[in-house]
Amino acid sequence: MKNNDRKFDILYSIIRDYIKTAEPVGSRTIERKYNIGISSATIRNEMADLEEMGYLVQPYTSAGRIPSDKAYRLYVDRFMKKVDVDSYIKEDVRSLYRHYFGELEEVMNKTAQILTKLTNLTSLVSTPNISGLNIKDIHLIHIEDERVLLVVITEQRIVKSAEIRLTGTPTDEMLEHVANFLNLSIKDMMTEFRASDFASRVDALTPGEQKIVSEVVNTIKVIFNSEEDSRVISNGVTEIFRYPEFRNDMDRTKSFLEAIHRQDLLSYLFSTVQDDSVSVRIGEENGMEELSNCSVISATYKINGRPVGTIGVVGPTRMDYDYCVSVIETLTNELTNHLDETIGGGKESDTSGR
Amino acid sequence: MKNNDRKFDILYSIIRDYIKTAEPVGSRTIERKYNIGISSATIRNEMADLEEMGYLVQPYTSAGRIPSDKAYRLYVDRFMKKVDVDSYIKEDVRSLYRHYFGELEEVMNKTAQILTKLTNLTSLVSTPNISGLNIKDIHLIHIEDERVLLVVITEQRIVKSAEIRLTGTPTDEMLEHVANFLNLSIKDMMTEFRASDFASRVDALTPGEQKIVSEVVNTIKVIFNSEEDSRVISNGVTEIFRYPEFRNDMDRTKSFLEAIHRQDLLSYLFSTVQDDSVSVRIGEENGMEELSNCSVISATYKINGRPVGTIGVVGPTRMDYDYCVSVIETLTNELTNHLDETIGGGKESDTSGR
DNA sequence: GTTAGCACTCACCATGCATGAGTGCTAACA
DNA sequence: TGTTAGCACTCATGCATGGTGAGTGCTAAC
Repeated sequence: MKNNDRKFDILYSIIRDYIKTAEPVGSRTIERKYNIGISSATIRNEMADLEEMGYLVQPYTSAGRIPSDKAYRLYVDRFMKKVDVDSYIKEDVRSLYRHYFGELEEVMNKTAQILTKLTNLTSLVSTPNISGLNIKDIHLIHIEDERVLLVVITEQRIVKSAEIRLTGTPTDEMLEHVANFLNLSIKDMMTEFRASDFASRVDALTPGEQKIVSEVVNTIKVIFNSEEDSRVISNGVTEIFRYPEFRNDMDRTKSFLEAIHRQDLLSYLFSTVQDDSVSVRIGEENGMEELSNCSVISATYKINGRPVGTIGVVGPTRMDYDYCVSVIETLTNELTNHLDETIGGGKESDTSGR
Repeated sequence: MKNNDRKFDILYSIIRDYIKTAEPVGSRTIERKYNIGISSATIRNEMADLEEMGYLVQPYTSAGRIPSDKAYRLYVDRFMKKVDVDSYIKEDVRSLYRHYFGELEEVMNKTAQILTKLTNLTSLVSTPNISGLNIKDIHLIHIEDERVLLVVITEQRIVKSAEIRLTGTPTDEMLEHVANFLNLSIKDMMTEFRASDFASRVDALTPGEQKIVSEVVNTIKVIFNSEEDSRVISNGVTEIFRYPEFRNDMDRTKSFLEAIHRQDLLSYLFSTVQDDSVSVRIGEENGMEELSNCSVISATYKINGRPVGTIGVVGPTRMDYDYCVSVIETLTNELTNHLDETIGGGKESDTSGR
């Protein structure tokens, strides 16, 4: 019915205005700034309705209205428009990426920086999670005495290294044997090692070598199973000072900053994303009391079509959803493409993205 | 003269009190809490003198006094006492370190965490700077196509790896040749490569291999010369909210946090340490406008007697210098010892520390 | 259903005032 | 000459007060 359309037109205007100004929006403001063609009195009536429906909140009796989380939800679900961000991004991003191939850490850092620069929000980027990936190659490098560097290359051509401390000093020959054995045994095998698969072939090795095998396998298990492996990098945490609702509220700022500096919370935040494409979680939807004033927009990036990590932004619920969603979407694609071009190349599945 | 002693007794009491309470200290407070045996009126006279001498500051006419940076300087130089922190630290730290050998990143993270936990201040830890170290070993691992992983082990047994992108796909044989050549040429040679040294021996290689050599050498140069290599890890940045002088001053908090999140500033901060042992820089002494409200206590840690990095804490100028200096001193020694035990072992120089 | 008008609410701001911590100065004392 | 008591003075802080203005809800008229 026509009536409801108008209600939501007004709601839309209020949300847009509040996103821009961070000030409670009054009926006269709507009448003046957005020509809906009805008087402020009528708008007032509609606003009263919208408040009763749970879309608006009045901070105090005679103030204007503020959109509720429910309003933002509606906005995101029904009113959000795609913004063409390519023009902003293409040049900048691609030329930036061009200089950072291979070094994943660096690529992720740059991505976070770009995200912050584009959105003026705190950005979060999780490093690729390699748990569950297949191993392609294993190398063992003797550092000195009982110290050995383990280098693992996955099917996706992600390189991981870790130091192993053996109980005794191995000879180069032993290490070579062990590496050869592992490469033969592990090829095309899931990182879920099962003892039985080894037992049949491990006999060919000396007891000392077998011991090394088990230490290496243990380390690989740790690397490939630990959640801890996938760190979340943050950037632009002080962007929060841009926003008056934080700048004028030390407590809020404090709890935001405390949350954003805790790896465990950030990991949790990203682990609870369900959406396959871009996820928007508004206020309490993100499931973290510490960030109940904030919205989180995130999406997963892929390597060879396999989701391996997440990028996102965190900011006040009053954020420009249209723009931010588009930025995240575009940047996720750019990142996925970049990774496929530089480290991808396995034939595991076809490349998604543009 | 006796007169001056009393003055500085009073100054000492004021500093101790202000460090503890963060409130301007009045003459009556001194009279009551610290029994110097003179009346508040006399103390007032002395305080007026101390103010004229530049040791005290009055925030407004009828308030108590606050120590100036000059006062803290005097305090650190003349009154500071060593605190026995071993009892706090020994068990905790050593058992913590015991689980993190080899993985330098991890060790540095833990160190920062311990520092924050012990001092309730923001801690900074720079990762070991390897520029200028000697190379012991070079390994090349073929990842795929034109991607090669370079692993460099220094005399100090620090392991660094970086990915190299060649212009064509090398054979395993080529990589082996190149690695052998480099290991022979580089052994015991400073990381300052000189073209002439190569020229004589490089002829034995094929043109393709020579190309790889130059790409590897370039990468090594980058690794070993870039300042960027030595990152500064921070921990406990939100500890700053503990301190009322920041908690009640958004601007101050903002600029602290903005500074502490800038790698370039942190690197600069650590690059300007001169002191060989524990360095204490009070307020503007640290040379950074952004941190002119803060003091920085830092010290360098070593591997095989060679200074390779810095650890430190940053906090309000009103900090417990006695305690913090002792913590930094002890922890630097513990870290140096730990590194010598786990990765050290080169005979370059004798081990310092306990 | 829409609008004008009006009384009402309440954050915000400026002002004024009392309070109290702390000072500087002076005069008396040892 | 150094120390102390006394006192007037200063000024941040807290609290009450009143005016202002943005904005509302309600009612009555269109």
